[in-house]
Formats: sequence, C-alpha cells, structure tokens
Amino acid sequence: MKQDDRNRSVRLLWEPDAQVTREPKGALSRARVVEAAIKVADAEGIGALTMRRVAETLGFTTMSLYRHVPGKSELLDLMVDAVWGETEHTPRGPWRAGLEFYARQMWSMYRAHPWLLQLTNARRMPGPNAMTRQDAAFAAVSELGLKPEEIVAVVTTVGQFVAGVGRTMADRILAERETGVSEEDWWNDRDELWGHFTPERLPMMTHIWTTGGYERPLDEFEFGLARVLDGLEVFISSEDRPLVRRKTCL
Amino acid sequence: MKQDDRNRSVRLLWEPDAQVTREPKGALSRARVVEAAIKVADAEGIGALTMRRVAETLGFTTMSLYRHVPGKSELLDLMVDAVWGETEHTPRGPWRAGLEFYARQMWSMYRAHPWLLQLTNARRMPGPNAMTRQDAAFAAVSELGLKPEEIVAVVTTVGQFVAGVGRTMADRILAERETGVSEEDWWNDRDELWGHFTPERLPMMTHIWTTGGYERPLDEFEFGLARVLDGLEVFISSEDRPLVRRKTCL
DNA sequence: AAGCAGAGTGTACGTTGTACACGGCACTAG
DNA sequence: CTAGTGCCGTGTACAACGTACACTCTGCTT
Repeated sequence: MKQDDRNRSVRLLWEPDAQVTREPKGALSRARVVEAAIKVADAEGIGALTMRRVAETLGFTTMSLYRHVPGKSELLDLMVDAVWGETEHTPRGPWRAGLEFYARQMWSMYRAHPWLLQLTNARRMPGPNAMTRQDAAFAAVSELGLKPEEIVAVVTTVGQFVAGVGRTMADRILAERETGVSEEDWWNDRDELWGHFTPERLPMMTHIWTTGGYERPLDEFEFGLARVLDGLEVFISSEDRPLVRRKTCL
Repeated sequence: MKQDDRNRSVRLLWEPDAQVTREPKGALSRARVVEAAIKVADAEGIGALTMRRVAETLGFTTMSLYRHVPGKSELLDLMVDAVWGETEHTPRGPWRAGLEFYARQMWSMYRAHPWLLQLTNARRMPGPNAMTRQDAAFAAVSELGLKPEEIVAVVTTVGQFVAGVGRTMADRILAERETGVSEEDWWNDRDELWGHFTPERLPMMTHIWTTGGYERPLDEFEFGLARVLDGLEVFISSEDRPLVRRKTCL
C-alpha cells in the first residue's frame, strides 16, 4: 500500500511540513540525511552513495535512515531539489544577459555537485526549487514576444548545451575524486594507446596533435556558450522565425 | 598481474587479432558476446545489462563469458566501439553540411543505442572506430583555415549539444523500455503534482501551459542544432575570431 | 599413448537496497 | 502513578550483482 503511493515524492517535495505535526524529536532528521548524502555524493559521486555509507557518516545504522526518507530514490529527489535551492534565480532580461546568467548558474551548480549529471532526469519528480528556477529562466526571455513554444525551445537549447559540456566535466572530476588517480596519470598508464595514432589512420588528429592543438585547448564552456547565444540571437532578431515542429513522438 | 595490465583494453580494441593464433574453436566468441550484450542494452538499458543476463540470452553460463572478455568494463569498451563502427564517416566539407551530417549521425546512433549516453565517457578507452569518426569530423572543417584548437572547439561544441539533447531523449526511451510504462501514464499517476503549479508560484510556466506552449513543442534537436550551427557560422565568418583560452584546469 | 591447453561449468564471497520484526523511549489518558 | 500508544533507531535476512577460483571435458600436439 505505502509502496504503491505514486504521489509520495510529490508530497515529500512540495509539502515538506505537511506531515510534521510536532517538532522533530530524534537526533536524526530528513534535512540531516539529505545533507549528509549530498556531502558523500559531492566527494565521491553517485557510485559511492550507498545507504550504508550515508548512515555511517552520520553515526547511525543503515536502517535508521528509512525513518526519515522512504527510500533511496526519494532521497535522490530531495538531494536534487536541495541543490537547486542553493543558488539565486535568473533575473529578468535583457534576454542575452539573462540566458548567460542562467547558463553560468547551472554550470557552477554542476561544478559544485557533479553527481547531478550522473543521474537520469527522466521521470525524476521536479521539486519547487528546480521549477522556480526554470520559471525565472523563462521570464528572462519573456520580453521578446516569442511564441510560448519558442520560449521553451530557447531556454531548453541553452540547458541542453550546458548539460552536455557539464556531463563531460562532471565525469572527469568524479573519476578523479572516486579513484584518487589524476586524469594525466590514468592516461599515462595506458601508454600503448598512442602508438596506434598514426598519420595514415588518423591524419587530422595527428596533425592537430603535432601543431599543439591539444596543448592549449579553448575553454569548451566559454566557447560553446558564446556560439549558442550567437545562434539564438540570429534566430531572435530574424524577421520571420522558422518554426520547427516536432514530427514524431519521442 | 593480469589484473594490473592497464593496457589490456588498448590491445583488445586496437589489436583485435593479435592474440588469436588459431581460428576460434568454441561455439562462443568475443563477437557473439558483444553482439548479445548490445542487444540486451538496446532493449532494456545499461541497468539490465548484467553478465548473467547476457549469458542467458546466449544459452551459456555466466562464467563462460569470461573466456572471451576480461570483464564487464572491457565488454562495455568493446560494445561502444562496435556501435561507432556501424555508421559511415562524415564526408569532407562544405563545413556546415559536414557538421550537420556529423550531428545527425550521432543523433541516430544515440536513438538506436540510447544506453551509450548512460555511460561515462571519462576514462573510457577510445577505439579505432570512434577515433576514425572523430578524425573525419575534424576533416569536415579543415578547409576553413581555423587554428587547430579552434577545429577541436567547433566540433566539440556540436558534439556536446547533441550529447545534451541525446541524453534527455535516451533517458526517456530507456525508462519506457525498462519499465514498460509510457511517459504519459507515469506522469498521470503523479496527478497531485500539477496542483502545485499555481500562477503565483510559477507565473511563466502556467502562462506557457495555458497558452498551449507545451502541447505543440518544437523539436529540441532540430531547433537547437540549427541555432548552434548558426552560432558557429557567426564565428567562422567573423574577421578576427575571439580566442577563449581555458584558464584553469578541469 | 601421454599430456597439455583452452572451453565451459559450478560454487562461493562481498556488496548493494530494503523488508520485517524488535527494543527502548517519550508522551498522554485513566 | 500506571498503562498504553506510537515513533526512533537496531539487527537480521534476502535476492541480485561482478567475479575469483577450482573443477570437467574435449581435441590437438608430440
């Protein structure tokens, strides 16, 4: 019965104090559990986030956590929304500054909590903090007279790009934290690989390599963000905006 | 000793026939294991990809797989590169058509094998197929006289965007396949959520909702790709290209 | 005929999420 | 003051995971 309550996460996120009739009595609390879980995930990634590990850092037994959180899945929902609540909302326009602010806020959130990008976003219960931030991002471009579906598309494009670069960065950071081995050491250990990068097989890559293109790379986030915003500017300032409707489901 | 061979994956991917001195004798083979694993992951995602499950679909015992593949991690490396080998390379310029082709190829690869985006890319051994495709993508923009680090940045920007949208799509598809519950049904089960979306709390979102912005959404991939390419065009055709160097590590 | 290498099997272990039954505490009703 | 009624934290137990390790069986080489 309790297991089948599909709206449990909804209430957990959106009505935080509904079921708290008295002040917390025990030493443990939902907030403490969530906080400890975030700390573990920050330090070692989602892979190291186990109920036993969280309990251990709190000095309680594993099962004590289940008094405050229905299960691991709901704990993740709470962690995600707690993180969305850490930063301030996107201010209203001018649109380009607003979108850039939105992008940089997410970027720094992903840097601080790289495990966010290890999680599926599909079917995760959105919490009030995440939704409020999303709403503010929409508001940043509301002055442009875009069609509602265009507002969504513009903000989403920025979000998808930041998630894309973010994922790469997050995976790198977490791999380093989790294993304790630096990126450089790891690749140096696999020295046999580079012998296979021959000019016949990979002409462009060896050319880029020998001309130093990999030694002084451009900042992926800064470069890409500027391009994406430029592209959106082209769209926004164009007279008749092309409409690209979704043809198929999914 | 065997455990500590950091170059095992390198040889596995880049010298596939080095250790095969005779023709395969047994009924099982590395290729058959990889193929079966891809089929399982396609159907139910990485979460369902277990050694037991793969062996089961092949009609062998779990441990028989270890005769042909050193471990699960290396099996994943082989699966990834096998998938990169399924599609053709990006043809050489004109640059915009080439980048668009590259983006669409990755997009369809992600559609066919959504589990690709559930995997970390960090510290995954690159295989010959992936690297050849990457090289071809670089070649597509080689005519523009870009600096080597700019070539990398341009191609990477497209890749990051496609990975971003792709992840969202992949997670949705896989959630549906894994659980057998459609996206719509899942959200309908959580009906209490929508009551919390009030105009006071989320003015823009409710406005977009009531004006139908969510009912006829634009295609995220098509819309975003056009914007990203537009943005790159602005960069490419600008006289003095701004250089954005990476300031800090990671 | 001897023996060896490689394919496939079976058992066993440590780690995961969590169901379930239990003990101790604090408050409230009589 | 005593009995009762929940909540807090504990302990044990189980199924599923990757895989180490010790086998059996087969077929080729000498």
